[in-house]
Amino acid sequence: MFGSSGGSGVATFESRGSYDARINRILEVATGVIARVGYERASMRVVAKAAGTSLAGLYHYFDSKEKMLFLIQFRTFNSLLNNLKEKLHGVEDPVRQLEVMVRSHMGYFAANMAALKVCSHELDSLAGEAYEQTRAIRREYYELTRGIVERVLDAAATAPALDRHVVTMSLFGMLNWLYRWYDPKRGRSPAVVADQIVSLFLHGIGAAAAAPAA
Amino acid sequence: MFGSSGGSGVATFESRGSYDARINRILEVATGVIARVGYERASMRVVAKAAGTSLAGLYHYFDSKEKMLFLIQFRTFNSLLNNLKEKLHGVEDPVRQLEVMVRSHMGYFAANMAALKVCSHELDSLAGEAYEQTRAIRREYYELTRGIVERVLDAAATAPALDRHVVTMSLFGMLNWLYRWYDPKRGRSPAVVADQIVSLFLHGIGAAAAAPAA
DNA sequence: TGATACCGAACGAACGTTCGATCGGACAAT
DNA sequence: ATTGTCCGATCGAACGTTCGTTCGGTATCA
Repeated sequence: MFGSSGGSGVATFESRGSYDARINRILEVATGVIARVGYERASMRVVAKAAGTSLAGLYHYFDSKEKMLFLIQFRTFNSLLNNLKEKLHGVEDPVRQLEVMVRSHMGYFAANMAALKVCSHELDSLAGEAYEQTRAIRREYYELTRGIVERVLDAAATAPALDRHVVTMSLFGMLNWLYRWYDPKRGRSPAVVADQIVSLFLHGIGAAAAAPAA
Repeated sequence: MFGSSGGSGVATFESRGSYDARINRILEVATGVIARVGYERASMRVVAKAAGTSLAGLYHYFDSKEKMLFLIQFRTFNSLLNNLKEKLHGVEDPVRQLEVMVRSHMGYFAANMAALKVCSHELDSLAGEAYEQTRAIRREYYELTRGIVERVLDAAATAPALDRHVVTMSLFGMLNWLYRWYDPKRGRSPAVVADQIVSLFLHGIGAAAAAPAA
């Protein structure tokens, strides 16, 4: 689906051969532009200029602007998911799994802020087949996380019956909103923020239980 | 800043006179269109058609498309903020204030989903003066909420030192992400979801404390 | 008589996309 | 070693569409 380098033989996913190196570079630049001004405002002319290509030259690598966005999102979600699966390997305790999930997500976010912003903010900019395909990966990421949340929830003597979907989505809300306010260069390090989110999610703000008012 | 109805005398903020009634209706329709397809894709022609006006007729009410978006956001943030201030009146206990804040936000969200979606998703579509003005109201809403969070935090014997900004933004993350997944017609009622978010924020998922792995 | 509400038609700009041509290296035939 | 041929990579220029906005005009009503 991805490869087909120039030259003779096999081409790995990574930038082997000049074709893959070039398309990776263009996607990287395009990701930055889209993250900065949004998908609709990111014209192909601006992307071309930023990537050091001509306008028509872009269409040698993508059928259309939408396919370009699709590639960005698909690759990013794929990396995110595989990254999580890998780090989850061998971790059994549900609470530990949750820690791994949040830290992994946060780490990927800090290292690829533009890409994750595009993935969080530009979800509905795809349609049809492209939309369905990214949706499928997102779903997988969601199910994986939800499983962890459920196991933590089951192991805990949680007083109020929390809706698992609400809880999982609240966790994603905290994580997916990061791109709106978090700046790794200002404020705390990604690792610290990740730990704080884990702590908040597990134990809350730590308030005394509230009884109904008189 | 808003009023200036036709006719002779005063005009309240609400739809007194046919001018205010008309502009309110148009803004309402425009909000729906923008929420559905996004600001950039929402052409003035489509908004005009949906509002039962001609394209040129829209410009009798707005200087530009951007001003239209500004009005939508400014009014919505204003209502949201005033609504919260009002409901907070007379409530002293920090934990109670937090409950009021989340329930108030959730209630407003459920009653005005399109408007809040536009406010959450289209934050960067404004520029210059219009952007600064909406930013100022958002800041006020943030400060109000952060004050509550800090008071709850101070009153609690919270084990890990939580960063107040991180915690407040995580709360906003949960709330502002709602438009991505929550459907009042499916799943639990707004009141129940609000209570679950409050519970999650105050006490977390309710897990046993995790010690460092061996 | 004049202001308000509204409209059809057009303008200029920007957009995504396409087309035809050129350049340069790989490779088989001479 | 030279030639001829092909193909991937790249480009300038253009096409058709859609966009936000403007302009001149027409009803309506105080």
